Amino acid sequence: MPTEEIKLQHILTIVELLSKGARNNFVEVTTTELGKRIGRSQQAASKHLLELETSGYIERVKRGQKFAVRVTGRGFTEIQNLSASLRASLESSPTAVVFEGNVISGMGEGAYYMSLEGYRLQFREKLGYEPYPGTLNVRLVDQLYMNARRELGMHQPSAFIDGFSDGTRTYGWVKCYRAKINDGSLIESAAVLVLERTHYDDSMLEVISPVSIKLAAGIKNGDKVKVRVELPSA
Amino acid sequence: MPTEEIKLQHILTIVELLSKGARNNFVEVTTTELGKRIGRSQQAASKHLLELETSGYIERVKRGQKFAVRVTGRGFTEIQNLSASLRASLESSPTAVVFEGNVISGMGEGAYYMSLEGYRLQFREKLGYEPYPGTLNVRLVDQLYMNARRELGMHQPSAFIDGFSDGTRTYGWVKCYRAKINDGSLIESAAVLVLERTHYDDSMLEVISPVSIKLAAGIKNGDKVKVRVELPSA
DNA sequence: ATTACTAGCTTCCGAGTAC
DNA sequence: TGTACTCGGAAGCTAGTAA
Repeated sequence: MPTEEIKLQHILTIVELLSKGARNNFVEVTTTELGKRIGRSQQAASKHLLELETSGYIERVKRGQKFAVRVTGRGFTEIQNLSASLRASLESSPTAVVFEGNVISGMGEGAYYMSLEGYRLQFREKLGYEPYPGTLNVRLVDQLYMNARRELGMHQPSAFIDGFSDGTRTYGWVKCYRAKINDGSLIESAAVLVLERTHYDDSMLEVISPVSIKLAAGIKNGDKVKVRVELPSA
Repeated sequence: MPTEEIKLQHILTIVELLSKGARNNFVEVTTTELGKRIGRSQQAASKHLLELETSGYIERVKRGQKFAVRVTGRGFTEIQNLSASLRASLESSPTAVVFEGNVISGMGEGAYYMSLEGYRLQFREKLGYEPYPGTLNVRLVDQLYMNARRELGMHQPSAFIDGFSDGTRTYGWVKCYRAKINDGSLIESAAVLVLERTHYDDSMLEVISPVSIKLAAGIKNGDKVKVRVELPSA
């Protein structure tokens, strides 16, 4: 009984066989069709089957001109193991992303928009509070954080604030992500904002909270802060 | 944004990165260590990272001499898809294995053993009945079924009959698998036996039932029968 | 219609090494 | 220490084709 590891290239082939029900019963398969399904040539499929057979991952029995194929227990276990390790790695994903940056004096712009009634009412309803008028602006200190910042909006937000129109102009949506400032002990219910139409680039993080973060956490402009954004789902 | 498919060889690399937590945050990784973990050389790991980066599956930021690496949403999705298709193929496994063969006249041997008290009492307790004295012997008609027969004992049996000793000699265990004869309408509670010490080869199937299968199903020697063995778990 | 051999091309990998 | 280049060999694939 050969003991060699299964080859990566063979995975798709076994998966295809299993999908055809070739686990406990023999199933007739042609190499042409198999090749098509795995995106390879007929010859490649033929080679796969040969190698899988000599390695003990499948069994074949000649049926006329074709073959009937069955995945052995060994082959099945191999795919199970691989599947398990994929799942494990997917589920080991951390549920938070951490940023570091320096507090800078906000231009007051973000604060102005967030205080509009169209936003304020939604904040109250969806976050449970009206933000302190004055967002905390954090300038990220490393390219690394800016890259992470860029993909932040891809994640499921903890609250989604709809855009609206006041008759004169329209205002974009806002995604809110629950966040902790520094060790999280001084500020409750902070949230990082991702705006549909932002006036900043990826190097900036805007944080809101029911109270003034600077006062409550004793932070002043130029101080370095950690912002830990919690991601609800993967 | 490149649209090429992910390469099979890169899967292990991404999985390793994910296991290191490189989903939402950047993680420092050296190519030497990465190579070791995926069973490849440092150079191979380096190439993987380069290719994964240009394909948009990961992001890297130089941190001194090393790199900090993060798996992008694109890379994550790719592994998710693969994982999903693996799972799907594993779960699509049929729950029964079907045999075809001809009924032959039993030599009475199997029937004799099964009627021993050491077996009979266990059958009553674990199957709920005492088998009709006389097992149905089915000679499999195709290599295909014999191969499947060989691995039958690997599966979880619906009942396990312990071996025993009568002071003179010892008797081996018996694994029972719930089975249906032909369309299953005439025979209830049939079971296929896998014996620790069988006197047949893989071309024979021994079936028991509370009543005489031949009489109840109107089968005579030489008739072709289908035996469908139900597998409780995968 | 099948499977699978051969030849040739491409890709992948490891060793050596530059930086 | 690091990364990643070049180069030679191994492995994988395709096309053509035999059986």
